[in-house]
Amino acid sequence: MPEWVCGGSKINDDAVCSLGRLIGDQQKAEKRIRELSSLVVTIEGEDPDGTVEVLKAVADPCRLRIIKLLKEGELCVCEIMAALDRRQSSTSHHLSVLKEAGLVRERKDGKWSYYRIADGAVMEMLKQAEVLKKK
Amino acid sequence: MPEWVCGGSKINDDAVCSLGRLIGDQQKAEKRIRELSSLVVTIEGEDPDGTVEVLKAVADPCRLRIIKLLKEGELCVCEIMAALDRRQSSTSHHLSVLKEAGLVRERKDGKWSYYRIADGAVMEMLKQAEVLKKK
DNA sequence: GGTTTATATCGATATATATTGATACTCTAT
DNA sequence: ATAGAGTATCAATATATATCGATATAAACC
Repeated sequence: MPEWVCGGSKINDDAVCSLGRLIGDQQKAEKRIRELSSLVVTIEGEDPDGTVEVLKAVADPCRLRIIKLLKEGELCVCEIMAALDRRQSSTSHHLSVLKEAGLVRERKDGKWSYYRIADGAVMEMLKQAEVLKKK
Repeated sequence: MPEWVCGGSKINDDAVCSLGRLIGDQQKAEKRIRELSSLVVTIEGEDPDGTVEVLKAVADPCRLRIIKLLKEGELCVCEIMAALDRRQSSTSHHLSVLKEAGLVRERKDGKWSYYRIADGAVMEMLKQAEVLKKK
């Protein structure tokens, strides 16, 4: 028979209950969940959504290709557009996402805009992603 | 007056034309675009979409939090669910995305499933993303 | 000035993906 | 076997985002 009543409405309560059965001790289960919750508080303090913005920026087929193109050096919008065979508005949109996320920098020269990779960490990040790719 | 006719329908042709005006030499512009196109061919050979899958897996608020939780060590689904206050089906979905992408590994023990980070490269990748975060 | 050109932005649509509730699967214990 | 529990999967919906065409902005040239 069930040792402890689990009538809570919150998701947490269900989990405490499950964990109680797993560990065989509800007290310890509650303590464990409290620890995890405070760990989440710590994580929240580290601005995870800022990190998500950076990751989302490269986590797109088109934008990843742009970054890989820029490895060679600065390119103007029309070059990127041609290389990827994407329309101008689409290319421009992707570049602005990358710029917003701080992955690339823009340099204006007259009518032309040139883009380049903002920081070495960008390629380092990709290197790690590629390590994970095929495992 | 325009030195070269640009009536092509492909995106590439427009770009060659623009670039020709920028460089002041259409021949060189065509060569440049050809070089970039072959660079793209090289990039395609590197399985960029595999890399995108890895990046997409972490580029989500919920999944990033899961990874950060797992930094402490192995957790079972009910613990993750409680910590993030997400429903079971949602939590399970995110874990399967992370597993598919090779970022976490699963260990089954009876009814329980435990997840852990698959490779040190995961945290290294995040570290680089965090470097880029606030610039 | 007006025109052309390079890029950015906008509104509409299409596509992808997160979430939810329900159901299925699987293990354990009775 | 049957029931209960932990997890996975499914179908429907909601939300986010990529793409497209059109337009706006801004610079260069006549």
